[in-house]
Amino acid sequence: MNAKPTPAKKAPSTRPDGVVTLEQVAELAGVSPSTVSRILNGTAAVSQAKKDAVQAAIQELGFRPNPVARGLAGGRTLSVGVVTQIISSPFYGEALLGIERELERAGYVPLFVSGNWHEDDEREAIETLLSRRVDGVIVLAGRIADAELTKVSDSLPVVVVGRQLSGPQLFSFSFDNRAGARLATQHLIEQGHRRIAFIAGDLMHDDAVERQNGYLDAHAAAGIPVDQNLIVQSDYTEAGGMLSVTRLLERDAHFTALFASNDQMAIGACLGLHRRNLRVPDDVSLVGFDDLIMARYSMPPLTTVRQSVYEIGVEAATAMLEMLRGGKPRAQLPEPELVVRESTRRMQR
Amino acid sequence: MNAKPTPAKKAPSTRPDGVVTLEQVAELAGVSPSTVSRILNGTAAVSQAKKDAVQAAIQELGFRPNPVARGLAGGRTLSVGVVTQIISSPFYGEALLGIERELERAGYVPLFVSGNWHEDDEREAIETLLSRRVDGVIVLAGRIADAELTKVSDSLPVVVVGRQLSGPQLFSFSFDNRAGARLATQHLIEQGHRRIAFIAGDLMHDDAVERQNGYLDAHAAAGIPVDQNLIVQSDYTEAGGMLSVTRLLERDAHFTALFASNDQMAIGACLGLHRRNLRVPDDVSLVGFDDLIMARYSMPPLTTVRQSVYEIGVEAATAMLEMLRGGKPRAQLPEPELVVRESTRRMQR
DNA sequence: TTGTACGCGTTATCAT
DNA sequence: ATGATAACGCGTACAA
Repeated sequence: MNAKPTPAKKAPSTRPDGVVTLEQVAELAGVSPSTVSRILNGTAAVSQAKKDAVQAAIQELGFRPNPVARGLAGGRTLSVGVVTQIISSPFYGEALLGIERELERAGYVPLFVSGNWHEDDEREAIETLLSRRVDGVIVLAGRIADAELTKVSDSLPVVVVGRQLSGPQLFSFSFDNRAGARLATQHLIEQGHRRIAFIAGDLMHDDAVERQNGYLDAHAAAGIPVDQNLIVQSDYTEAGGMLSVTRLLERDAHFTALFASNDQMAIGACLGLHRRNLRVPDDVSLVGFDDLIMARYSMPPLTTVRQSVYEIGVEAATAMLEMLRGGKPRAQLPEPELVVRESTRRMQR
Repeated sequence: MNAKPTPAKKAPSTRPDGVVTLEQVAELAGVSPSTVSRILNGTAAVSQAKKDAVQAAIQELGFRPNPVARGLAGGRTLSVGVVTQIISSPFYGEALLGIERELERAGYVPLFVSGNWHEDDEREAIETLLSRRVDGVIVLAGRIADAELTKVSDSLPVVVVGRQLSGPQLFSFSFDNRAGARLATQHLIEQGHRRIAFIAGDLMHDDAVERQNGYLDAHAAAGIPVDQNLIVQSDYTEAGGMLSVTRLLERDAHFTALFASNDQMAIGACLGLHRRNLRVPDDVSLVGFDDLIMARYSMPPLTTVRQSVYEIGVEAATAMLEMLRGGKPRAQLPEPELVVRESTRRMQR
């Protein structure tokens, strides 16, 4: 596909295909290729005269450096891998957007691969990224063992969102899920609710555990005993939320409020309640978590805990760029915040 | 970053870093690098004995070919670029998932870049992809001129979703938006509705135009005149749908049904109606388009036109793979289908 | 400050 | 069928 039929010795002045190489730029500018490279990368000081000549040549030829060649030669691909769980999820979607936007500003490109909530897939995803020689890896939650991530960080900067890990090339940060869940639960308690059902996420994940802890915290602080019958575990999906309502009702666990630990489950739960002729918020107050766009447009608009997923994506990317630059990243995440909409109301008696 | 301090002449038996190269595999298997390459790519016939030896060596060393080097040498990167509009959109999210899954099966990796509904961004996105030497480009809708896409297809296979284009290396297919919209409108007409409002998408895009045409078609077929006052143009977002309701109401355009040309706008419209104390479906029947997951969980569950966005993604990827293989792709898209849920009802009088 | 020469890991061409 | 060898486009240690 390459290697032209006629192995011309030396004459890259113009090529049959439209590809413009650094070498051509050098030739046109009357300098050596290395000089062009230096100017491109700011690797060393170059006289202004040559700088101008090269810039002019680049313009004239419309030269664009080839990242593939750069990757081979320099060991950098200007790409960072992102391990997400399901690219189609509204939650991850927003995070990915933040990552993409932020990376772009620095000339980096994200490589998204899905872990599908499956440890093996995740491992495979990371393998793919490594073999693609990404310059760094951002991991969003996930099932893979901490130790494995740490090991990956031996050879690459790694940013992990939603865990507590650290190392020379490993940076992680979490949203304060516990505080957020506490906020949500407190709100319901303040509204007079005493029997508050809780739909947990997959407790394999820290954030799900933390949200549950926040729920428990608030009860403890208010001196309200927790009825285990009011807690069901689910999977952060709409279908899961809906199913959870059924399970709760089958248990005959009476409740006047429901805290679903993410918006998707809350939406699903809302439909589930509706099917049983329970109205939100008249019969049951409902709170979600995440403040996805859907929360604003659900019926009724959902009270939820605001966590700017987009912002989290931006922060992750920023941290990665900082590590790539050789610096120490720090994450500045906004505090959790309760957004009161119309799915909750003071308990009627 | 590379070029070791000691430019050892020839001894790649083991390297300081964990990187395993094709050369090492060759050495261990007692064959030449070319032979290993041939086995990897099936480029030429190789004796079974050597095949086995090489496979064994690959296993033992845990060798993974370097796509970057492959890209430089072979001109293929085993990656295909995908121009999407907003990666975070629930609509595009599903399509991307389909693309990813399908490409993965063939060892390809998608490179997602956002066009942000902006012609310049889109052009830039394509530039990025080209410079990254992707093997092909999939374009989802978008603003960029047909001519530009055609030009891109001179050097690369291109698959375009949502337009009618063709060329030697250019393949496009569309969902039958017009038929789908006709279906939706017919449904409302059959329910006795005569004043059906319509929220169009951005008419810069074919699919939006087609959906509007379907709406008009159905009216024509039923001999119902169309009141231009019942049509507003919007932007496929929830916020846009909500705003459209306001505009419709301000016009004093009385209507008993509303067809929003995508689910997101329908959801927004639903909230907008609610704000004005109009109930769905009691006061206004509502139909969406796309059948995103949110349609199933909205309140009330939304009647909509099913178009499997995931499936579209899969089809696009399949077509791309076929072109990459040198074949002629064909798209087999399912017919539009109306999914009747609970947001529509026979008009009461 | 600048140029030369080599290497990055693989594929493809040309002999054998 | 198999092995040398030369690219692919760029970065960089080294020499100048």
